Amino acid sequence: MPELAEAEFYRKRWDLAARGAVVTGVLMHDHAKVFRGTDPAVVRRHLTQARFLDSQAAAKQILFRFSGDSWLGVHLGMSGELRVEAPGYIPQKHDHLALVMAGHTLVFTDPRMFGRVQFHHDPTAPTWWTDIAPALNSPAFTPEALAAFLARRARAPLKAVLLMQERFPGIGNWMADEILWRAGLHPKRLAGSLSPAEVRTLRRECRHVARLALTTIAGKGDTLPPDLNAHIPQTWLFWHRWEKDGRCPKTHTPLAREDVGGRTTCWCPARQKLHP
DNA sequence: GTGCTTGTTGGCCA
DNA sequence: GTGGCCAACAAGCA
Repeated sequence: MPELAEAEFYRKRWDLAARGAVVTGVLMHDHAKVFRGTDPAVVRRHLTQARFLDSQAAAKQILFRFSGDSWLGVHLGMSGELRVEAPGYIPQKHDHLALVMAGHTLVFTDPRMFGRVQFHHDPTAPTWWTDIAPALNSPAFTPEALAAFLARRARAPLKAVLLMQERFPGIGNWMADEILWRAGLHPKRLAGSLSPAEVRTLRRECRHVARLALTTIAGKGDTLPPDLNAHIPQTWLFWHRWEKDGRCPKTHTPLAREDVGGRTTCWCPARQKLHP
């Protein structure tokens, strides 16, 4: 599942297993909704006999580059996963795309089909990739840019604002809650109500959580944890946010859970005050 | 059966 | 035109 760090985890899983390998067969569920806007026949034609050159992850998206100017984009949606199976693997009901290679079969699976596969055949990168907002840890995520964005969304709750991909690429429901929890900001605070010091805190925690999530979930260098959440410490809100009677790892007081910005939101009332 | 779920989009309304 | 809210999409799980 699919926020910033999970996209990187799955990118590495395919990349470490098969970068440099040649695709000998492409198996697709041609009519699956994940191919909306993409012609499966074109994907099949260009990827067959193409070599997997390299890959990148940005926001919640993954880009795989193949020889012959082919670009394969994957958005994992709500329930998408990338797996590595044996060469003779037979795709199952929810395995919408499988790239067969000599040593492995790379599988994209997604039961709910909120995910998406995109394809581009051209020497230059596709706009659906280049248009992704600059990363939270890039120089472009300046205090001024953040303040301006909060001002423009002044009437929206912080939680809803953090989910806006145009400024917070890769932040999803649990990362947004993790950021606000660390920053000590109530998810229902209106974006326009923050003091300059609170804006600085929010920016710091956005960058901190993004960086920490990447190394914790997707590993450093060429290492990859055995499971998605294998290395997430108990000190994160992550493990407690869905628990019945969950408690804050910092204060050990009961957590609150409520719909904010249309999503189930978890916070610690003891340290995230609506009226500070 | 009910009521959730790590996401995005288009339509409606102010 | 802009911003905010919400239903819809689909399948599985408790």
